[in-house]
Amino acid sequence: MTSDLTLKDVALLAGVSEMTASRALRNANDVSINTRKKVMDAAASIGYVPNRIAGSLASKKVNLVGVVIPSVKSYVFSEVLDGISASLKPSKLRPVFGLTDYDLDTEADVIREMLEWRPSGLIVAGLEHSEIAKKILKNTTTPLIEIMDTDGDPIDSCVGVSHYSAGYNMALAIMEKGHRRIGFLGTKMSSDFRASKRFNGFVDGLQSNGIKLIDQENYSSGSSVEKGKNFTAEMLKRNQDLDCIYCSTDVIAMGAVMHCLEAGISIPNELAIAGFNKLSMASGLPIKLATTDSLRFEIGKLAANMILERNEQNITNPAKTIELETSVDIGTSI
Amino acid sequence: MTSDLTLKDVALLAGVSEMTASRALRNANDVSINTRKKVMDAAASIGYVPNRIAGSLASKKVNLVGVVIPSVKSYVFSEVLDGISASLKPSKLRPVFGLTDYDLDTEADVIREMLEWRPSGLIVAGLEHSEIAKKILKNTTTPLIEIMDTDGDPIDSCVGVSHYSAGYNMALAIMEKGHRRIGFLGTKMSSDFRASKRFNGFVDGLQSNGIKLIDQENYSSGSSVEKGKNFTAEMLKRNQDLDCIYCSTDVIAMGAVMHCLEAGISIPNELAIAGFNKLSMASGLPIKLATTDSLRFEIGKLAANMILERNEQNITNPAKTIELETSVDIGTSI
DNA sequence: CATATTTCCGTTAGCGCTAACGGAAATAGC
DNA sequence: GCTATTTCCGTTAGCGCTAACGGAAATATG
Repeated sequence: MTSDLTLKDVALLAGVSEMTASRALRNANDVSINTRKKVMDAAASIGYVPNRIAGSLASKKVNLVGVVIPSVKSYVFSEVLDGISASLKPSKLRPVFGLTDYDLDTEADVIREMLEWRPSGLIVAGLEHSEIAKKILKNTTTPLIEIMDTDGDPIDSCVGVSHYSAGYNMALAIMEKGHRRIGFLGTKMSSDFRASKRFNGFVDGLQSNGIKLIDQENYSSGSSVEKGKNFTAEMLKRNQDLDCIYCSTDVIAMGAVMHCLEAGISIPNELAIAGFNKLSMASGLPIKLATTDSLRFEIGKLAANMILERNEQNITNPAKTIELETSVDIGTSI
Repeated sequence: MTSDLTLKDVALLAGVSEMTASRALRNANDVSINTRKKVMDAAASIGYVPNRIAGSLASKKVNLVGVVIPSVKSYVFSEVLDGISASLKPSKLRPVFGLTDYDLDTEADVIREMLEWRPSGLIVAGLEHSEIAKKILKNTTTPLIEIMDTDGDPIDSCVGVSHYSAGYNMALAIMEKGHRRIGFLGTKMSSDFRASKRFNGFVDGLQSNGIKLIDQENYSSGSSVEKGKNFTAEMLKRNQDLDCIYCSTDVIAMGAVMHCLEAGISIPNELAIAGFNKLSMASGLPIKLATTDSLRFEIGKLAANMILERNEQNITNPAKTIELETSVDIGTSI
C-alpha cells in the first residue's frame, strides 16, 4: 500500500472526527468552511492519499468503466478509447482497459476480472463471445455496451455500425466505377468477426450484380502495411487482369497502394484499391484512398455516454441499440 | 454493483463457513478436495462473482499496475502497453491505463487517482512532471518506474533510451552519408520532451562537425503523415538546396517520403529523410526509412518485470535505471 | 422571548472480504 | 497403546472508509 496514512491521521491532526474529515475531503455537505480548510491543510501537510478501495467498499460505488478490446496496436481501438476518455473526462467515471488479443477465452477471463471490480459499466468490443462470457454478461446487472458492430444480437445495449452493409456498399461503389475483376485481401476470418462480416457483405454486394470474386487471400495474425504490399504483389502475379482489390482494412490498402507506387501501377486506372476504417495515417497518400469511416471515436463517445446516462438516472434505462450509418468515401483510388 | 451475491450465499449453499468458502475459491491451502468442489459448484451454480474491492481491502493487496501515458493514438505507446501486458500476463498483476494528453497537470491528476487505488506498482512515461506530481511520487512507497527516457533524474527506477544520444547519433550517420544542408521537422517542443531531447542531440551532433541546421519547422499538436507531407513541401520551397530532413518521428518522415514520391524527388539522392521510432507501418514504404528503434515493446516488458520483481521479493529492491542502447538503422533513405 | 429551522459534527454500524489464530479430527510415528 | 504431527475448518477481528442517524449549537421566525 502506498502510505500508511489513513483518515484517522488526518482527523487527529485536524482535531475532528474521521467522519468530518471524510466529508471535508470529499467536498460533501455539512462541513463549515473553517473545518474544511483545517482538514484540507492537515491532509496536504502529511501528504494523505485517500484509499479508494476502502471508500468504494463503504459507498458501494466504484466509478470505473471497464473497457474490453482486442488490442491497442491495430490503430483502430485507440480512437475508441479516445472517444471513451473524452466522454468520461468531465464525469467521475474513469476507464479501465483490458486486452483480449482477439481470443474469446482471454476475453471471458478479462470480462470476469473486470466484473470483480464492480464497475459502473462495461464496454466490450464486438457481439461475439464465448458461451461462458455470454453467461456472465447476461447474469450481471452492470450496464453493458457492446460496441463496433450491430450485425448480431446484443446482450444489453449496443453502439456500432453494420460491417455487412459497409462491405455491401463498397461493392456497389466499386462496381459503379466500372470495376469487374475484383479480389479481396484480409485476415483469416476466424478471429476477426467484423472483417468477416464486411467480406460477406462485399460478396453479396458483388453478387447483386452477378459478379464473383476472382481471388482472395487471407493472411494470419495481424495486419501491416508490408503484408498488404507483399500480398498485393502476389495476387497481381496470379491474376494479371485484376482491376480492383478490396482490403479488409486501410493498413492493408496502404500496402497495396505502396506496391502500386513501386511497381508503377496507376491507381485507379490499372488497379483500384479500397480499404476500411478511414485511418488518419492513410490521408498522406498520393491518392485519396476509398474507404468507409468506421466512426470509432464517435462509437466510443456514445458508448461512454450511455454508461453515464445509466449511472445518472435512477430509473433503469432500457437496453438500446444505436446503429450509426456509414457511407462510402469514394476518394480517388477506385 | 454487479450482483447481490456474497460469499455468505456461497458458504450457506455449500454448507461451510465463509472463511472456508473464501479459501476454496482462492485456491488457498487448508481445504480438502471434497469441500473445495462443493464450494466451487455452489459458486458456479448461483453465478457468484467475487468482490475484489472487499478482497483487496481485507488482504491489502490490489494486484493492479497503474500505467500513465500521454496518448494511445500516437502509434508509440500502444507497443509499450503491449510489452507491459505481455510481462504481466502470467502474473496476478493487471495493467490499468491512464491518459494524460501530454498535459502535466492532467498527468498529476491521473497519478493521484491511480495511487488512490493502492496499486502494486506505477509506470509513468517520461521524466518530466509537474511539481505536484513529483511531490506525490516522491512520497509514495509504491514502486515507480519512469519509462521511455533516461536523460534526466529518475525519482525511483527507470527504463528507457537516451533520446539525446539517438538524435546525436542520427546526426553523425546523416553527415557520414555526405549530407550537409539539413532541416528539422517536428512538434512544438514544449509538450514533447523526448522529441526536444532528440532535437538537442541532433543539433549538437551536427555541431560536432561544424554544421548548423538550415531550417526548422515546429508544428503544434499531434503528428500525422499528412502534416509531414505538407511541411516537407513547404520547407523544400523555402530551401531549394536542402539535402536532408530529420523528422521527430517516423509518422512525419512517412509524410516526407510521400511528398517525394508525389513530387518525383529521388530519395536519398535529392533528399535524404530520417525518422525516429522504427514504426512497423513504415516498413511498407518503397524505401527503407532511416530511423532509430525506440525499443518500445522491450521497455514495456522490462518495466513490468521490475514491478514484478519488487512484488515478489520481500527485500525492498533498490531503485535501478536501465538505459537501453539504441542504434541508427541506416535504411536506404539517407 | 420561545419555538422552529438550519448548520454542523460525532457515533454507530457496517461494506464483503481475509489474516491470524486456535482447535478438533485424522493421520503418523514408535 | 499414547504422543506428535498434519489436515482441515471455524471464530474473531479487523482492512479504511462512508451511510444513516441523532443531537448539540447556531440561526431564523413571529
